[in-house]
Amino acid sequence: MKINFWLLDIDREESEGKTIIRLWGITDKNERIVIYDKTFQPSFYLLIKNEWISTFLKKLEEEKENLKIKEILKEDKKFFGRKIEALKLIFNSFEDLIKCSEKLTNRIEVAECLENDLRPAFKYMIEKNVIPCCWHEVEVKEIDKKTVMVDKAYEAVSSPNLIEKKDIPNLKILSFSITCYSKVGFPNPTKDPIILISACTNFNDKKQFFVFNFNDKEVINDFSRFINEFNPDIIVGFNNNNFDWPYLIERAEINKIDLAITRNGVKPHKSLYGHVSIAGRANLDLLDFAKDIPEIKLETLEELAEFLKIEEFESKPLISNVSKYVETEDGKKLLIKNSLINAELILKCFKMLLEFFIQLSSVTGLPLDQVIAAPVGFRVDSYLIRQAYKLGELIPKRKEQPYQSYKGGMVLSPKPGLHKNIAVLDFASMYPNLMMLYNVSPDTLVSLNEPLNENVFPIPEVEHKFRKEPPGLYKIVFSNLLAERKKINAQLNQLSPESIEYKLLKERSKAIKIITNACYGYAGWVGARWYSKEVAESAAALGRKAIKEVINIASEEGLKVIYSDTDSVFIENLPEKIKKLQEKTLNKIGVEIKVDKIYKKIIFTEAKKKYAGLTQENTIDIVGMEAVRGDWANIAKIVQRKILEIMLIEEDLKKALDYLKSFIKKLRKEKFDLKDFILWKTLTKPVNEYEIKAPHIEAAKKLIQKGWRLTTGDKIGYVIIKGSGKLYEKAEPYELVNNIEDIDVEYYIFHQVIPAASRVLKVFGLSEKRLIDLASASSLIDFSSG
DNA sequence: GCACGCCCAATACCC
DNA sequence: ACGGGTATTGGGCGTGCG
Repeated sequence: MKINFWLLDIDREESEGKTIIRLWGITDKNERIVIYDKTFQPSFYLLIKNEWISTFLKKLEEEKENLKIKEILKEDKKFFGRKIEALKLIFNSFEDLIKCSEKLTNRIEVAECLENDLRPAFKYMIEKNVIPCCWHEVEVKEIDKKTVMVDKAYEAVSSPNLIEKKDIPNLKILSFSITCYSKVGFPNPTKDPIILISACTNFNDKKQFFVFNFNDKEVINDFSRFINEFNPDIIVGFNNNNFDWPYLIERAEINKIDLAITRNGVKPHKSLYGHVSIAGRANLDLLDFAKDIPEIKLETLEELAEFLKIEEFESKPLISNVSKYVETEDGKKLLIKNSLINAELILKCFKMLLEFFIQLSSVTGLPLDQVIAAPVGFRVDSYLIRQAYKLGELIPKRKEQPYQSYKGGMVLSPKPGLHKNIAVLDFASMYPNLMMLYNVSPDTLVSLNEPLNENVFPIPEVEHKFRKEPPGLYKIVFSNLLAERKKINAQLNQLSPESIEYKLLKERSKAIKIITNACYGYAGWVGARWYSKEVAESAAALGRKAIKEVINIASEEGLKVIYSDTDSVFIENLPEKIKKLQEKTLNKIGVEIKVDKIYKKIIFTEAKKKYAGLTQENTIDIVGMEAVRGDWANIAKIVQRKILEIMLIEEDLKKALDYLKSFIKKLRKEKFDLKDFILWKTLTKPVNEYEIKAPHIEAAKKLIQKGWRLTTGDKIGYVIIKGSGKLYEKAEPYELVNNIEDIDVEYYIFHQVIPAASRVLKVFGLSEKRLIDLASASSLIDFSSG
């Protein structure tokens, strides 16, 4: 029989010396299914050194049985664009493959083992062109599903075929959040129980499991039972990969509970990219997504909801100490309520992101749960592997290699001051376009000692050259990516923006853009399979040449350049001249430069990468300045924003100064909220590895002492409290501050508010020293009069 | 003894 | 665990001054 299914998850099992691929999906009849594909043959490639090439095959045939090789084939492949003959070794199981490749890797006849580093489920998808989050048709026969939590189980008769069906099945989604109890500090799963779990589903369930007698056995059991009853396709949480699941798993172990919530009836396990994998379902962590969004600074669920513009979500009070709340009935009620708000909010956020996640998965070819957890570099890796395979290329290995830096984009010093009517022009996808034009790719790179001729592109400034033909991997990949986006944009014009097709295509376009823009950085990343310093360096050099050319053309046209950064120029908004500049640029460079934005007014300081502009819609863009930085106190950001607003709209210096003065006065007099003073900094390594003393590190140490478990990537929120000595001695984690009176307001005035205000005001001739004098004087006046 | 300049580590941002 | 370019802060240290 034939069935159509949408691929949700894929993994493998080893059974009787054979690797069997398991495809977990949903059919067009809305059934949850698993398909076992026993037709997959694990394989890897051997490249033989030239001198052994004629004799090695025979030798290997003799050892075939011993090495558990099922079959040996000669194949014509390509490796970095060069035609090459490779031996394909085929096995029954992946285990056999690994053992054999380990034995052969160091043989003198062997130049290289390839593709033995690709995981079977992944290799299967590549070979069979099976794509996650897409529909496939497959010939199957039904088998006993045993205890597997699906509607039906099948064995594949032949391999699945991708079909042109674009919709998404009716997925069952479960969101959840756990609350743990600890008497002091951060909960520790070896001793502190889970007291509360909330779960919501897109079928309108709102379930809560709790006990306040600190025996969490029942809570975990009930939750686990509920998961299996509802049988979700997707489980989603916030920080569930690093908190909820590890905690649940450890508590389950301590309570001797079998946390059998995967579709094949075992417990979740840590997988690739450090995420928690739940076989047959997709376990997703919204924190992974939040970390990819630069606008999201603190990486909290609330911030994510705000970013997604989720309206009227109930805000909950800051609960820093659960133990206090369990003491009273009201406290318990509040905990229960908050927990549900969390689970609901997670579900709401997820519903807005589902289509994007699905497209990211199908574009990159990584399973849904993996793609969300995977760093950008591995998403690109996966995409390139698929494309390279289609071209008959062998997949290079990730190699340990030394890091080499190279020269990047060009940044011009801005002309400080307030400018009016300024246009911002930038190249559309500069690096991808230049790399396509000059066929910049690892497989087209010409070696240094080869002479320059008409068949190669020389790259300015750097010594590299690239063959004009045939198109290299990056050129092919970029052409495909740009072509597909173009096609999508055309399709979008034909669709109603309210339709699901529109939403899906829009999100696909976004996913493609992300991959396109990541490729240049990927090429310069030592961890990349297709790493090439020469490629990245050449792209950067071409970029510098292109933008320099634009600047030249601007001066030819008599357009004053105010500022430029990498692929953009800020110039006077003179439409006729700009049009000319665009034409000349396209002619000379071959890449289009577009008017991205027009500012009615724009303020530049002396510094690069910092400015604030008044848009035509009368909104204010702030770039790089303190007001958009996560590591400045709210009070400083508020003041800077307001002063920018006054100077951009009214250009009233006196008003700005008066505002500053009154704000400082208010700061000294009134009670502000603790959160307005918090300074946030990220730990970039474990606390004990820091060799220096710094405020956020000292604050982190205090938290650790109180039982917090802090790791790399955690955000430390601290405030500066009154006292003497070094700043780091006055840094206190905000969680440990009980009295707002302890805040050292004077520090904030002189080290936060004034510097932030001064950044703007000094452009208008007000020195920081004057502001400091002003604040000091007003302090004296207030002191003497009050 | 300390103000000052200088260098460095650390961090966050821009494109 | 995608790149380089850049600004900025606070710690630490040496220097020169009084």
